[in-house]
Amino acid sequence: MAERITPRSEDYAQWYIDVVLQARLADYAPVKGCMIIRPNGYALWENIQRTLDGMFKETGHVNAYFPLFIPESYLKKEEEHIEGFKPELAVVTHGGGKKLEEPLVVRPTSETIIWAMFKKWIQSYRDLPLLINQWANVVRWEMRTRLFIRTLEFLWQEGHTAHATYEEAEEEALTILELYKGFAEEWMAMPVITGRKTERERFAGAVTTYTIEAMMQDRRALQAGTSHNLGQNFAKAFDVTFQNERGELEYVWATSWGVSTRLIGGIVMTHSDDKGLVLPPKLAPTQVVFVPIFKGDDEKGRVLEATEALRKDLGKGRARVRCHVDDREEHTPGWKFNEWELVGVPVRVEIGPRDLAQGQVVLARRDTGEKTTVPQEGAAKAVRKMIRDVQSGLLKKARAFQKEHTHTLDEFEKLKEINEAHAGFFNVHWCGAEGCEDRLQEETKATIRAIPLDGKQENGRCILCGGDSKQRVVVGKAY
RNA sequence: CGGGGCGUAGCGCAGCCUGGUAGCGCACCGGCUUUGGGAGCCGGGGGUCGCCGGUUCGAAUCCGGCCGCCCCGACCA
Repeated sequence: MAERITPRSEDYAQWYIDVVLQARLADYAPVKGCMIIRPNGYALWENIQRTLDGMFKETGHVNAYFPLFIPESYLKKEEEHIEGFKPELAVVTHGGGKKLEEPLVVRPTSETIIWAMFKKWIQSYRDLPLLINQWANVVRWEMRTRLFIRTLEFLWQEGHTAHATYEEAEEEALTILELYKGFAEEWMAMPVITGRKTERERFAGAVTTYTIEAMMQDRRALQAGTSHNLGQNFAKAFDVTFQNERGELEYVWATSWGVSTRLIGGIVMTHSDDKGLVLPPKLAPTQVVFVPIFKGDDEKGRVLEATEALRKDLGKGRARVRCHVDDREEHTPGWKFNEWELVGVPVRVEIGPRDLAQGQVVLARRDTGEKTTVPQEGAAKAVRKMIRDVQSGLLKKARAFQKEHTHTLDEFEKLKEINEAHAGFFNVHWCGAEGCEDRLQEETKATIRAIPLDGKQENGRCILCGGDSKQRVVVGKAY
């Protein structure tokens, strides 16, 4: 008998932990704040990785790998950068039994070591743009951690690009932001809002930080990915210049951008329910699970034969479906139903003697729980359709949820009231002053998540001070 | 760093108050019967009771100290 999953209505945070552990996505490591990503979780990460990697390559990026250790002095070259990361650095002071002459920082992000190398590689405008990505682990010594959402070590990809002009860097940062949005919505079925971060929330060392923000089921905001226009900050810190077509020396323009294993937490908190994980089919390691039902060797033979036939159909062609046949005999069908629901397989196919007698199979949708009976003949087509329906159904549901809990407001009291009652996103006017931003957080625990990119221009008054505002910003409680 | 909780079999827990040499459920192994929403019966295997010290004839239990992890808040992708 499986352990009980705490219902979401009872304790959302505990529900999340229960789902992650029981669906075997991850487990706690012996070291505080670290986790083991188990095969179920890693398979999901591999699918995320494979998809994004393809998207990066299609947009002209190439992969490389830079070292885990960075000389401490490198971090210090960009002033804002070191100030931002200092409190969360892991530092190696000893190696091979001896004290190191210079401590090594375990990378919290790789801008500094990458720009130290870019200095060697860039001389001419002909060397630009340089579009590099790396898949890596990074370490940030966080005070409080949470499986997938915030761990001391996490896996991510970090893109680092160098350009000849500000405009080109800006375009790159926005291209990636759109790429992230597309991935979140089309693959993860997780709707996001895109926007610019305020100065206070900006990445340490960036000129502009763009973000995708998603709403979780507890109506809190999850920063799911960021894309930074770094201006010439790192080029200046590392003295990276190039000669333009007119023979003049200029500093290089830069971007960096990343998404992490946090996305897995986002998937869990966007779609899953009290029975366990619900995975978007496009990323699910297993898209269809077969539960053959039989007693005795005669039935077993016939049922498995029919199962295999359908599995073969689904394995064919360009739209190959990732299938698994659970023909274990030590568990009952009922046990298997629960088990596969727990790990989030989008579609289940049941085939038993009753079905064979009637020339049919039973399909069950993970997201709605709905069961339908379809003829054996042409069942593969019905399964493929159900997979698509789950994918689109999840996005539609998540969009409706986000919309339902997004409020356009002009009164601070109203914001406070709703935010306290059940959180959400709030479209409000803000004058742009940091003082108002601070007050917002002090009084509501919510922060400005983004200044929307597609936000329409309208005159209004700051919800805090009444000062002039030309555009609404999105406010919410963040993870 | 502040607040709370927990450390006893792989997992979840009881036992501790009132000291006498460890038990329950699940999981695991074997057998028989089972299989359309977490099967039943019978038989088994498995534990330095977080660590160190003290009290005692005797400590999972009482006393002192230490360590670790989890959750909630401040910091953060």
